[in-house]
Amino acid sequence: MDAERDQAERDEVLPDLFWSVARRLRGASRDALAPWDITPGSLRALRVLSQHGSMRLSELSDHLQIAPRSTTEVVDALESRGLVRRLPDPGDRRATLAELTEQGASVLDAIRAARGSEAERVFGRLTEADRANLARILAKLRE
Amino acid sequence: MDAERDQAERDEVLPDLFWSVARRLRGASRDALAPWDITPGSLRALRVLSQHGSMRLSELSDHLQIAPRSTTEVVDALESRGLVRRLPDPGDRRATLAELTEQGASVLDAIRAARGSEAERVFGRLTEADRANLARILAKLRE
DNA sequence: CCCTCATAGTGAGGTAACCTCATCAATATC
DNA sequence: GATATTGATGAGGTTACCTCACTATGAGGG
Repeated sequence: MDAERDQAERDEVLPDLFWSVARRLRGASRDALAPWDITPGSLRALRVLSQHGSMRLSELSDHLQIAPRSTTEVVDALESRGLVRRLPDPGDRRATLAELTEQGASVLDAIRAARGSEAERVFGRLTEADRANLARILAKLRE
Repeated sequence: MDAERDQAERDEVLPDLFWSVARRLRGASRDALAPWDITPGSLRALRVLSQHGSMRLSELSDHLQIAPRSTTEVVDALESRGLVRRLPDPGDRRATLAELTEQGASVLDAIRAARGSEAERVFGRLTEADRANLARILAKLRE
């Protein structure tokens, strides 16, 4: 049955393609991030804080989908670079808020610019129509 | 300028979408792999060996794009599970060949079956046309 | 009120999957 | 045949996570 074989191959080809592109994208992203010495994980934290404003570490954990203990480390790293600061939560003395500093915001902007052009370099070889198509299909896959 | 903002947003949206789908795919893959206690890295090694036949560890490093020293560890893990065996290279006594065992081949087949259906679960919600489109676009991105 | 239980953050210590550097045997080069 | 190179691996490091235990605080029931 060649149909069965084709089916099996198609099932493997799409993920393979996908991971191939993912690897390339990760490489490009790493290059773009290198000048700031920021890890992808930290960048995600910066972005969440920028998008949703200050929040408790536990809330940040939820957004980043990592264990609370790991969020402590991410925030430690960002705080030591002056990109984020910790504040006591006024409504709950157990809790700590993480807040983007002005420097954090401006570094994030700079990264966004560099990263935008990096993404453009990768996705830029697509036609406008293909980009729209890709976005639509990926959105469907994300559910 | 809204056009500029749109551009900046589009540049961020595509990678975001992409990573979102990547995370979901990785999760599905991890689930599919769990019964065999095989890591994604080891699976890649099995697949390379299955596809290209026995080869030197150094050659396997090239395929996996990891350092030679790390390949030693991957092969150690697979060998201890009986999925791969080491053989002396007949043409060069420094070198060691890694070869898929019969058990390795059959485990790989079983994983392929489970994983195919996992991929199907993720990509299966797309129409045939979208799948073809996605494959085409990803291939372009991979260059 | 106080007592119990839950929750927020973090110290201590662990793991997986990579890495580099040094080493040793075998081979290639001159 | 001396020297450089190559293939694999031991030793030990790094990164980004994890779990578990602990402390301080808060919330709800009797």
